[in-house]
Amino acid sequence: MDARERILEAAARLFSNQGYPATSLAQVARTARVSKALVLWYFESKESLFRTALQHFLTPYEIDAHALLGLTEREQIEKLIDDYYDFIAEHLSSVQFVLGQVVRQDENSHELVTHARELYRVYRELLTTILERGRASRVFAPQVRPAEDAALIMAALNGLLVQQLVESERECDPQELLARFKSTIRTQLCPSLPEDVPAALRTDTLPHETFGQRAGR
Amino acid sequence: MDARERILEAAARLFSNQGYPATSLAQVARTARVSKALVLWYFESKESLFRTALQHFLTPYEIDAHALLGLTEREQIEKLIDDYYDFIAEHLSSVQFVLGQVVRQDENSHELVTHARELYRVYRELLTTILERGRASRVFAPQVRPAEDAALIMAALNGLLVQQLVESERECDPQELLARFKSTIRTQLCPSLPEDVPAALRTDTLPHETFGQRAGR
DNA sequence: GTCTATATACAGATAGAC
DNA sequence: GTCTATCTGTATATAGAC
Repeated sequence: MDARERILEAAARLFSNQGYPATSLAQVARTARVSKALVLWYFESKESLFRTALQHFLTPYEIDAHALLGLTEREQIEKLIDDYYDFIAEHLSSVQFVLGQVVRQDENSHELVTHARELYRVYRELLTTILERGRASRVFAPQVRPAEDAALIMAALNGLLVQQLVESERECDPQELLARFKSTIRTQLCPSLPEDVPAALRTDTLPHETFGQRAGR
Repeated sequence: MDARERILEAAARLFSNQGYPATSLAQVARTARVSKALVLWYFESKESLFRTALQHFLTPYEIDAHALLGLTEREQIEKLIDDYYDFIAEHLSSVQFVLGQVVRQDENSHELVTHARELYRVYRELLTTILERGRASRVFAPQVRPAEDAALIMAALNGLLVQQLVESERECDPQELLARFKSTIRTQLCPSLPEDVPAALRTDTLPHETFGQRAGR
């Protein structure tokens, strides 16, 4: 790995752990095992180094909407939830950084914050659309309110993320919470489905599809 | 307001908006309309100023558990949710700051982060207890899982907070989302209650109490 | 208590040798 | 390309006048 690459990697890690103002070029240089001058030979300023390093984070933030084709609305919702969770688990430290920037509304990372917000919006609108379609085709209950419920699902996912970042002692297994969440959503969206309750209690109209195993991922 | 007070207030605002490293004593002094030296006359160092200023944030972070006495479990849950939301609305900028510190796990605010985490834990355990009692007394459905559902409620609340902080263009009214959330919880906890669905569909056992109006706060 | 003046350290950035 | 040496600004912190 050449010097430029090492600098970029060190910068990404340090900026993400400590934030922009708390990270000095000297520290980046030391971490990358080069001189300060070399850092500024490759990148014209601290800020441009920051921006360039952030591209490392932003690149993987994309949604693969095509993978949803051929799934039922309920499966689509669950897939989106799982994808969101997987993405977070895989990029935890950079997600933590981005969230920090978003919460702080750091001026230095305006691009980053805008990008994150945009992605969030797209994700939510995708959820809304699916909820609308599911309700229209009677897969989901008529009480479903697409816009609000999509926002609530996103909120819960983000909340689970924050919880995961915050809780030092793993009091709850996040995987288990996610399963519980999906189960809750399922009951909420499709109240006609038997949950852990005797099926005899319910007599609603049947959904127009059958469901297989509920085993996790 | 005397100089010390002005310094403290300026410090609280600036630290909370810009973070610790990006805020200089000169800026604090300018904002408080005093000299740099005076700041360090009252506070022995930048870090001690930071810590002292943070007490302003931490003070109001308390839970009034006594106010829950005499309410039904369902009302207790809703009251806790409303209180949480009200608190956030009232202290939005400091909550934003604390959340930023928590997410970043800033070393400078270890006390702060610990306090916030502790408060969060207490809040969640309170919810868990109420859910347990409600389930035991058959006010809540037997499917309720106290620990997990308490965590999910907290997650959703925190997610709504993040959403509120993040969304520049108010696409959804947070008040409306909260109402929808409470309504969702209600259906989830007490599936025997008629929601927007014809009561004829349900035949479960009745809760041991009656419910009055559903009007908001 | 509040100030001006100053010490000291370190930041980001440049010059120029190799 | 990579370095050492250095410039310049600004940060925290101190000294001491009033």
